[in-house]
Amino acid sequence: MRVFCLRRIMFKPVNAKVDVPAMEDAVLKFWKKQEIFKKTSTERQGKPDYVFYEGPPTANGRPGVHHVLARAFKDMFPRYKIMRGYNVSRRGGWDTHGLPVEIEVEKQLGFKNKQQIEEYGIDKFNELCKKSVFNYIQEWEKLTDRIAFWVDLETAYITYENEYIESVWWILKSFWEKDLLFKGYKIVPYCPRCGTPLSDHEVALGYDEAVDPSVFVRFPLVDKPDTSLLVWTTTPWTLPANVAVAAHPDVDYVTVERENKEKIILAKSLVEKVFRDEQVKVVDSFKGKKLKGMKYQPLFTFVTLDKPAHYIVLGDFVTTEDGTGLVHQAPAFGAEDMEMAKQNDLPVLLTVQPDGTFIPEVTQWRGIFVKDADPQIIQDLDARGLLFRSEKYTHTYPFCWRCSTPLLYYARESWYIRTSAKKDRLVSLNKTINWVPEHIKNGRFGNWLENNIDWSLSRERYWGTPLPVWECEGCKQRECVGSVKELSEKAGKDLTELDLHRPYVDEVSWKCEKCNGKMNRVKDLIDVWFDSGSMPYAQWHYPFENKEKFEAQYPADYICEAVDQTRGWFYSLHAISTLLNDQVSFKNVICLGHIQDEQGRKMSKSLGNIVQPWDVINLHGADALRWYLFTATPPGQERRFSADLVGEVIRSFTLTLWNVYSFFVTYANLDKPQALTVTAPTNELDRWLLSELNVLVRDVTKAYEEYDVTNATRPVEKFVETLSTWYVRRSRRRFWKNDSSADKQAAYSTLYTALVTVAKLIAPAMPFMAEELYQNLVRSVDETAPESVHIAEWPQVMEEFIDESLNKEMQLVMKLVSLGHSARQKANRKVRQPLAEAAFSVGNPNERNALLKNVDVIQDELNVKQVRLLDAATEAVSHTVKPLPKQLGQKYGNKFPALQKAILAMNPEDVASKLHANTPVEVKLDGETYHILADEVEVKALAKEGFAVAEEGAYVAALVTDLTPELVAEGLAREFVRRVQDLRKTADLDVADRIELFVEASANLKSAIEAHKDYITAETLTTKLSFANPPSDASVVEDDFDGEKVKVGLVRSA
RNA sequence: GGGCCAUUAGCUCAGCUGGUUAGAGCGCAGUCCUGAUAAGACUGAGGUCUCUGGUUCGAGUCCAGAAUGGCCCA
Repeated sequence: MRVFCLRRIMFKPVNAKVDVPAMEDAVLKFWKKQEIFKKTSTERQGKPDYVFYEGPPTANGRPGVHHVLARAFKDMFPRYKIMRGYNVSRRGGWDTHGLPVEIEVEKQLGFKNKQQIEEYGIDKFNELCKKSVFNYIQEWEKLTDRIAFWVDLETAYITYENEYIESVWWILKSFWEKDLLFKGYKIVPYCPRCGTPLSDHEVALGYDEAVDPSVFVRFPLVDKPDTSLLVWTTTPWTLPANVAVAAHPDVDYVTVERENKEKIILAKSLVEKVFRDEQVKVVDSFKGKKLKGMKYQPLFTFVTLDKPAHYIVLGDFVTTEDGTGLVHQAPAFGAEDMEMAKQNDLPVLLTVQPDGTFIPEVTQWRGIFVKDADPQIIQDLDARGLLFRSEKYTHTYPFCWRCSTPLLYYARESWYIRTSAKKDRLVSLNKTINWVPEHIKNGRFGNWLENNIDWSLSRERYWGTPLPVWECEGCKQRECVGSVKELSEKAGKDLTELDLHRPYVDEVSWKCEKCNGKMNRVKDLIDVWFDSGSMPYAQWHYPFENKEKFEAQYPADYICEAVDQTRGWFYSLHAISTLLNDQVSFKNVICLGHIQDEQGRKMSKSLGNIVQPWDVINLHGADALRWYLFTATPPGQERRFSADLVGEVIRSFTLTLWNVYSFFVTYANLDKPQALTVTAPTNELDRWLLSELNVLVRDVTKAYEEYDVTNATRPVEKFVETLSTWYVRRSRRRFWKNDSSADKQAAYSTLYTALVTVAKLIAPAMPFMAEELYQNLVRSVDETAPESVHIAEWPQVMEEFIDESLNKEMQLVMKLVSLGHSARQKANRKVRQPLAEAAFSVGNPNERNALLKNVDVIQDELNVKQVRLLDAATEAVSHTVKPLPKQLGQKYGNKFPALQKAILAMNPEDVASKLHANTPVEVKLDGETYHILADEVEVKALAKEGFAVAEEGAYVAALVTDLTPELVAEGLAREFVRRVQDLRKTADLDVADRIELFVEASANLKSAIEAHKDYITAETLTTKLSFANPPSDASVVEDDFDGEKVKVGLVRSA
């Protein structure tokens, strides 16, 4: 602890009332003027690095509360680590590419399809995209600044810059070289009229009710032509592309025989649903596994096969909700089907052309739109005896949001990253990451990795990083380009200045090495997630520049985003890092839940329930908002949010802390204590507070180390509460004493230490308040201290101050005092009236000792003359005993109920007296003897008649409420003091002013005042008390209480 | 349809490896205290711990199933 002795300590006066937003604005100005943010890194040059990655947002929309949430959590740990002495670089970043940006511009231009973009000009279109991504950047900067998210936006990386793109290309090239980048088929929702695939959100726009055929079809087995598989589908047009039938390995299937001896295979649980009233005989029963590989006769043979097909495959996705438990597989028209085809090496039959009509090879229905062909296909199957049943089926189906054409799920050529090849590494590296909350690791994220499928990389769009693959028109030879230099060499000209976006990059071509044909870039862009996942490399233009910087800043110690990033940024970072470096790219991650409105509904424009961050900040300030987000809900959970909930933070925490702070400053400025250093506290209360304080430092530090935000903040709240309601209240008189005793000095030092330590502990969470306290409490008395709390050193735990048993003791005292108050309340005895005694019963011998140690505190708090134990030794009280299930149950297991019964059957007085003396009690049960110990049974004393009693659990407080004339007189004296103090206040006297009193009082009161004159004059700083008429300039009050009358006049002493 | 999460007082949340009497704050009502005074203390009302089964001497806590809500994916 710092030692500094001062001749004269003087703090900036603190108003008990605080204007939080104004205070925060002043702190913001201070930070800016002194360039504190910059200093957090200059002050830590050469210290070990702590690495934070900023997940880049897009600035083409306004920032909302959910962004404040993420930014508050992002900010917290870098601040903490700086105080721990680390060097933390916090570079901002902006995500700038992608479909949402394009859609905004399309809206602006009134475009409805891609063709309009091409006609308008890709160059002009992309120029607009580039502009629009920073539409709201000022909003973002303003908010980021105001909530004190310290991130460097001046040097922020931007994903559309050439350097960034070049790094991304370099990554793609290295994947290319490792054969991790390839072209394959992807099933996409596709509009055959517009001739374009639709993005997920476009698909979501167009769901509607549709009536489709529902047909059950026979697939006769090759080896047993009298037996058929029964298959259900709502898309008969996909049947010509059928290559397999899928069954679930663990589902029960049966062969049933119909009256006409026909045999049919289907899932057991669906027999009744399919055959309805028809009686069928089950002739065989088996698991789906047994069907594996069984061959059936193809329904159609339009297309020649290049691989074996038409047999049963096994898949977990098969359900028995609808249909027959046997699922027709057409890989070209379903994502699951395509996945099965990959796993089983089945052929992919593309029987449909991009315009949605059948290919010429499907001779029977060539050129017909597939949906229109459905009835004809059904008819054909019926004619050939393959149709079991045909009905109509109503369900929701996606339509094109532009032209209402039913969408087809359709195989398109697409580029992939072969992540599935590194699945094991993705999984095992993930196990080394610290996820908060933990369940994400093996749950949402872990499962996603376990079921890893290749990363579909390409997008047929305009505004994004172009896929750097060139293809020969002639021989289809392909090359991947990994840098601008390489591109220049191939093209034979300097392309350093080339904008790496479309359309410019599309214009670069060269001659094929193999056939001399023209090499053109494939038209695809890449998934924007690949952009953001590349940021560890691309933000430094690695490996073209900044090699050392990259190495020092990889991997990240900490990242933080909302839970929707599991398959977004979290995945793209992890996948790229694993494939490229076989290493994690982040070690700790906090995964935040989403924000909901006060009713637990999600915030959306259509519901009109969006809370604007500025509304909250202007009202309550950024600290309260941040603190609310940290303390209210565990980070991973979705959280309800409203301005009112944030306001509660001000009332319950901010103001409490501020009160203690202003109390301290007010009295310290009056008293000018000599030193504020804590060495070896002797006062019990100081020892206790410092013990609790160091426990707090220990626990909060541990929580920060574990990225446990809740436990890094909530305990501080609890501590400040106790600091205020117990330490300050109990110590008030120590600060108020006139002398300057060592005890008073100790009180100042202790409270000062607590406040300064709390300021540091809350600095990462409540940066403004922390700074305000620190500047006044520390900087104003010690100019050599670090300039800002955010560069100050994190508090050290001083184990020697921690005394857990003292903490427990004090907790017990608080509990007993609270019970005592409760008893007073029941007996209707106000605290100002002294009572003769309070007696207590506690649970065990340790607590008995603790009580005896603290009688003076309890006496004072409860205003009683004597405190003691309720004890058979001193009076006739009775006892009850309660065998404790936790102790006895754990020790004796299923013997507990019998033991409990046996103990309760014994004479409680015998049991009590033995246990009070710490002697074990013998219990005989089933021929065995058990020795029951004092801490295994709760002994409770019951007060005799004439006490006012309050109890809770093992604890009993009993007050003697009879009043003697002496007690009554003392009570009256205290009532009198109260009147004088109120009068001092109404007369607007300073707390240290001396006064003269002129009193008229009724007889009883007068004699009480005379009897307690010393007490009264000392308490009220009275130099002269006379029973006389007050002078005309005196402040005067008249009052009646407890049947007495009084008139008091007060003047300030000369 | 699948995966993950949540469900405890009017509201926001605690409740450790199971221990019988489920806590806190806010809000509400009442009482009190006060040289922190637009603070503070105490008391009270308010709970079938979402439901149904199971394991156990004992379940808010563990297991299985269901319901509701949320997120992600199909």
